[in-house]
Amino acid sequence: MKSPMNDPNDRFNELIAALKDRGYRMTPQRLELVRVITTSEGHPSASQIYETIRNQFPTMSQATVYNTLSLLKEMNQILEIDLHDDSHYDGNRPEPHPHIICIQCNRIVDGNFDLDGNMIQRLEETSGFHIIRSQFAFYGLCPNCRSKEKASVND
Amino acid sequence: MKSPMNDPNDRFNELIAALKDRGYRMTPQRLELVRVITTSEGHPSASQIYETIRNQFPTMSQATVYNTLSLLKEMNQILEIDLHDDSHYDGNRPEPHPHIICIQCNRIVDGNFDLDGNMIQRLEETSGFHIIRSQFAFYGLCPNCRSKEKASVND
DNA sequence: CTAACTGCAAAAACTTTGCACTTTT
DNA sequence: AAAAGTGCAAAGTTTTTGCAGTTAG
Repeated sequence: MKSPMNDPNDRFNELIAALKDRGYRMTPQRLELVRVITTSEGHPSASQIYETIRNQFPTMSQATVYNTLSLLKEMNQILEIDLHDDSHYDGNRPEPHPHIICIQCNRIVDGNFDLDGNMIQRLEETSGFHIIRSQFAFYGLCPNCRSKEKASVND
Repeated sequence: MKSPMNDPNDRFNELIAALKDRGYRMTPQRLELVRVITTSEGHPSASQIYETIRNQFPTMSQATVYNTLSLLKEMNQILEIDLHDDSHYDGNRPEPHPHIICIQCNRIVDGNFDLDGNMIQRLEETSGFHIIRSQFAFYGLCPNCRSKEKASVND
């Protein structure tokens, strides 16, 4: 079992290396986005990333955020968490793992998972699909919102 | 193992019963939406549902589609499949099961899954969340798009 | 009859796009 | 210097909202 929290610096360097490796340019905005997405404990959305970077780079544009995010997504270096209102991104653990999402406050936390290694292969065999990436989401109430719910018993 | 294809009529009646049970009115539009969503083999999106119903009810509005969909979603009778561009809905099997989604043509098929019954409980314990519903998505290439990809080897 | 639901259209929210300017390499 | 990337704003999509009119119970 690997250590539960990987060093953000490792992730950061990995992503930078991967980008360079593919011949992409290292612009300050890109570096900053990679930093944000590899160091944020949570799972920021595109607009959250945008707002965060604007602190350092007031001229940062949404287009650049989406551009770079698409790049990393294609490179399978970040996980996109599709939410109906806005997608969030996980840059820390590219390997499949579940996300637990609060339907009340939208908080997202990582879960742990014993993914049966044969399962994907079985799904590929029965479906004929070639599976590239997976996404596991569990929706519910976070501890915080649970206690609020309990407090007001008007359901 | 249960039969692979449940009777659409059962699903339909279940949903109608559930709606009545909660005191909701049975409008023709609602009936039709329930019919569409329980009988469609695939996993229609809100706009596909809208267009389909417009054949029978030319005055059907998007608002009604989204209204009823929200209702059923809250009642945990349909599964929402969050896609970044538009969500699709699965009205046939409210219980957790994986969806396999083609990243090329957006086709969605159901997968089968041996869900470890204890997994959710374990996730609840470690996260403190109360988990209400889950969503498993596998992204890849469907058989159709795979062969197209093979045909043109310009990658 | 009345509260709930529908339908229309406008608004809101998120994402994508085009093009001129700037910057990495 | 040249190709790649940025930034601005506009356009495109999907979803939500308000309110008057309609209808199921």
